[in-house]
Amino acid sequence: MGEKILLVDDDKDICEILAFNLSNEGYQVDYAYSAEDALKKFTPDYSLILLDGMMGGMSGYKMAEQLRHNSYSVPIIFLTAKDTENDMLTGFSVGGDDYISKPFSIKELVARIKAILKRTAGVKEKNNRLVFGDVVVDLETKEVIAGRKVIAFTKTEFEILALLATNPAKIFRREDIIDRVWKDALYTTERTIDVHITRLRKKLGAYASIISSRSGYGYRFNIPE
Amino acid sequence: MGEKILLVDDDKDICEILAFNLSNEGYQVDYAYSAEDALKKFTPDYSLILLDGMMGGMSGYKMAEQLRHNSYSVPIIFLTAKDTENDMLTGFSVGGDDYISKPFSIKELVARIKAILKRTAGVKEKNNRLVFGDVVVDLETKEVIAGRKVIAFTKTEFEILALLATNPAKIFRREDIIDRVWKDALYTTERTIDVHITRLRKKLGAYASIISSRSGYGYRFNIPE
DNA sequence: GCAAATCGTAACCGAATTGTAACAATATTA
DNA sequence: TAATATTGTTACAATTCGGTTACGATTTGC
Repeated sequence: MGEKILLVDDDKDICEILAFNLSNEGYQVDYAYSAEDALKKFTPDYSLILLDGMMGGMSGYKMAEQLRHNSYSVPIIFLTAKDTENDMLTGFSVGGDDYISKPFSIKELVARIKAILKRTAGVKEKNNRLVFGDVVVDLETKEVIAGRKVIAFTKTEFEILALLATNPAKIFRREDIIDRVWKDALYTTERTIDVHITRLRKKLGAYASIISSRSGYGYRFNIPE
Repeated sequence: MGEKILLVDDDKDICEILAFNLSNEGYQVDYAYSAEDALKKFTPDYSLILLDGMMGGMSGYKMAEQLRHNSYSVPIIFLTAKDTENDMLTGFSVGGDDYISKPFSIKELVARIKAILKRTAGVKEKNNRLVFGDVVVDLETKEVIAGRKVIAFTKTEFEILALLATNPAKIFRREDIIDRVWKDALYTTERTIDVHITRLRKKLGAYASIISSRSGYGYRFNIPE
């Protein structure tokens, strides 16, 4: 259930070696041998892209530019044979997050991957998606995806979950939740929240524990792991 | 006024050169010549720390460890003269975000700083957190972390502890504690406080001594060390 | 307009939390 | 050191709190 990584390099040997090693680290790795192919394969649930800067056809830099242009903020680490300062600066200027020149050690690569994933876990993306491991709260489409499956929440349910998720770990008093979800209204019992939480948890199934209660205080959204 | 960067290096020349260049890039740069000094200067509103790994006195790695241990998540870029894989892995393993070996180009450094700040923008450190060495009292999540572990306090327990911790070393009479924790209430025996203190200490385990009593006066929160 | 989905509330139960009393241990004072 | 005051601990009963179910009201979609 590790995070998904998309590996893009026209050198098939490198793809296989990296795929093997990263799988051993617990990542779920898919790969593409060209930028064109990678763009087709890419979906927003990838946590990271390992990208060769120089490839036949569309370059990795071009591909990164395109992704950013489409407002995808998926982290990108450039892997490249060239080691000139200009190449590196190109990598960062098209929105790359890191730049490693070949040959590099697997250990270094893994360390850098971890460092970046640590930062991007649970961070709000440009396209209004809150990502917490297997649980994705999309504020735009008002959808929640938990373990690949879309969960059909009703409006109030979603509003409550979204409120909690935008401030993970913070404890919301029932009072606060009522104020912010029922903006207008005034006479809603605090018990009402409990009921909605129950319904949320039921629909969340195996992920129910992502919402926990603190006796005397209220409810909170737990950052997984 | 750009983001605040804390620069830590025992080489004064490097400090000045970097400070000059980063200021030109629009950052607000403060610097320290030792880890000890840096820990004193650090406040949660710094957006980034540039940290020399090897320094006289406490090492940069040790300092990073300490910050993370106190649950500060400020991004850290290690700058270091050594270029061995082990050093780099140490840097990442203590919670570093990037690792650059000297000599490096200012342009590369700036590119890496920007890449990291892009990721961490808007995830500013929460400031309603009281840190006392190994003991962290988080007023937002109502959690206490003592030596890496989260302690599950009940509401009244937490309220008492938080009250004491917001005025460390100050002695609170039982009467005061009752007034401020039981805002409304009226008939609570002073013995009740004792019982709650006992429960607090039991849960604090090895850190129980952080709360001490002054016979005849009341209780206080001790600043460790 | 009708049927289905959604919502809010009341009522219940079990579990967690809480306050108190009784007593033991420790500190303070003379 | 003895007498006294203060603090620590335990057990238990009262209370509060959270989860759940059921049900009527309201909204939504067709």
